[in-house]
Amino acid sequence: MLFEISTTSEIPIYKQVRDQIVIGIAKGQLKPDEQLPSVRQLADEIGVNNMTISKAYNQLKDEGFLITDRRLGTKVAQLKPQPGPLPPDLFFQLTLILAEIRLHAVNTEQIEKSVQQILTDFFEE
Amino acid sequence: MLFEISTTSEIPIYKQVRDQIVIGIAKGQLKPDEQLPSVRQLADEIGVNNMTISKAYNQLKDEGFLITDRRLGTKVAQLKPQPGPLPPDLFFQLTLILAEIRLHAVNTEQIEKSVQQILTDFFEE
Amino acid sequence: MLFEISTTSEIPIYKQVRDQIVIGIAKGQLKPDEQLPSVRQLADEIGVNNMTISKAYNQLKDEGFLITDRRLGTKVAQLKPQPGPLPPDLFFQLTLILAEIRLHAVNTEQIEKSVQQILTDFFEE
Amino acid sequence: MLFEISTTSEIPIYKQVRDQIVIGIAKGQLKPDEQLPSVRQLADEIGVNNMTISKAYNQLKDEGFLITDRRLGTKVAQLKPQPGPLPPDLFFQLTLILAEIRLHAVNTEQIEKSVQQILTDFFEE
DNA sequence: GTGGTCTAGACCACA
DNA sequence: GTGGTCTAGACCACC
Repeated sequence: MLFEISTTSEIPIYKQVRDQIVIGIAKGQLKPDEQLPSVRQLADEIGVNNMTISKAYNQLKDEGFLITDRRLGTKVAQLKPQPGPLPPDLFFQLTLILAEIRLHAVNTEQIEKSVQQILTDFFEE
Repeated sequence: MLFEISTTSEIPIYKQVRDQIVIGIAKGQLKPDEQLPSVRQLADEIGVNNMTISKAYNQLKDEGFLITDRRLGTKVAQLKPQPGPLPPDLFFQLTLILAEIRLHAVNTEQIEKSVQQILTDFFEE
Repeated sequence: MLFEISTTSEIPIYKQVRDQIVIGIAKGQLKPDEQLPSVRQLADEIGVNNMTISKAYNQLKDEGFLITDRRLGTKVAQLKPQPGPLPPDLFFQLTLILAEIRLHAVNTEQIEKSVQQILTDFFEE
Repeated sequence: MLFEISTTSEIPIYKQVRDQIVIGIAKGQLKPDEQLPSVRQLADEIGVNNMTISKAYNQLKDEGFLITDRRLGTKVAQLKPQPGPLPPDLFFQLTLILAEIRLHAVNTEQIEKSVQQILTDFFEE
């Protein structure tokens, strides 16, 4: 998996790494139980501080998307289906980004088309 | 329009204000040419400093969502339809949030339903 | 002479009026001794407060570009040739605007061409 | 690079700082990728508040003249050549300042000489 | 170390 | 009335 990191972006580097792993899992480029590169390895590859990668991995573990296996290092966790509706903060964030898109005068149909385009790129269960 | 601000959130207050105005416009609670409360008024109402509100308004002006009329104060701008596809950063953000939702094992149909639910809440042109 | 005023611009209205009169004189649309509309007349025409026009006229008088004639109202002053080099603040402002243009990666030739284009639009003595 | 700031001028301090950096870049005193003093450092040096410098830097970032690298601080951006003619507002500002100079009865040749003098002071690509 | 955010209160310019 | 600017000092996030 390739990472594209910008050190000049206003988005913290650790979050860029975390975000790209999230998208990688959603797209099936990273599969459950698949092993990730070690902190040092990835830090070298991207050219950032170990702490930065460590922080990204830790957040992903907290979120339940990664797990640490004593023998194998860090790997992708199994999806745990969440009962009920979307967590409120995800729902809010989705509302916000859709609102921003709407304010660029993109109409509803176009937005739905973009959403479907993105979703078809994701893995099937 | 009501504002719900958390001073303990890690999200800067000025951004919370800015986000809620964006959603307010998208939902039609704030209509083009409608006047917003003055910087001082809103700052008092929410209980924050003038500069915090000022920063939120300024960002919204930079983004083209608000306009300040020297005679009348600050009001909602007209939408300017943007030709072409979604700006890449909005598309990326949309991808990211959909990926996060997908990782909660929500299936595609449920996601599309949520999107439609949000979109029907927005104003019609 | 026509005025184009924006009440939503970040530039104060009185300055927009003042600036357009300056350009009008430079282009010869307003000639020495020519009478300007009265404060009230212009204020009505543009749709702004009398005070705003008054402030513009007063600044122009202070700068020596307009003079008040008791019988005829406000009219355009004669140019008074200034000995020596440019006043330092005008030189600085010229430097600044040329720097901004340069920073848009416009090359020297193009800038000189624009300057000549503007200058040929001005009146000849 | 030296800054000359007047705290009594009617021009906001943050704008004086911003303007001098723009001119500094145009003159080649500040070169692409060159690092600027930190917000605190410059604020101390000039004797103003951090936020004042921060505002100047932020505006320059918005304008694309500076870039903040999370690892290295703030540096001068690469020039991005803009295709096409001058942006209308820059053209208007250039017209205005030339008109003001013309109204001081400076003749066309003298103005062109000043412009060339300023331009030769700028960096060569 | 870096920049980002925020406060409480002040003064100014504009209309 | 409106928004814009500024201070002095604080705390936080990031690297």
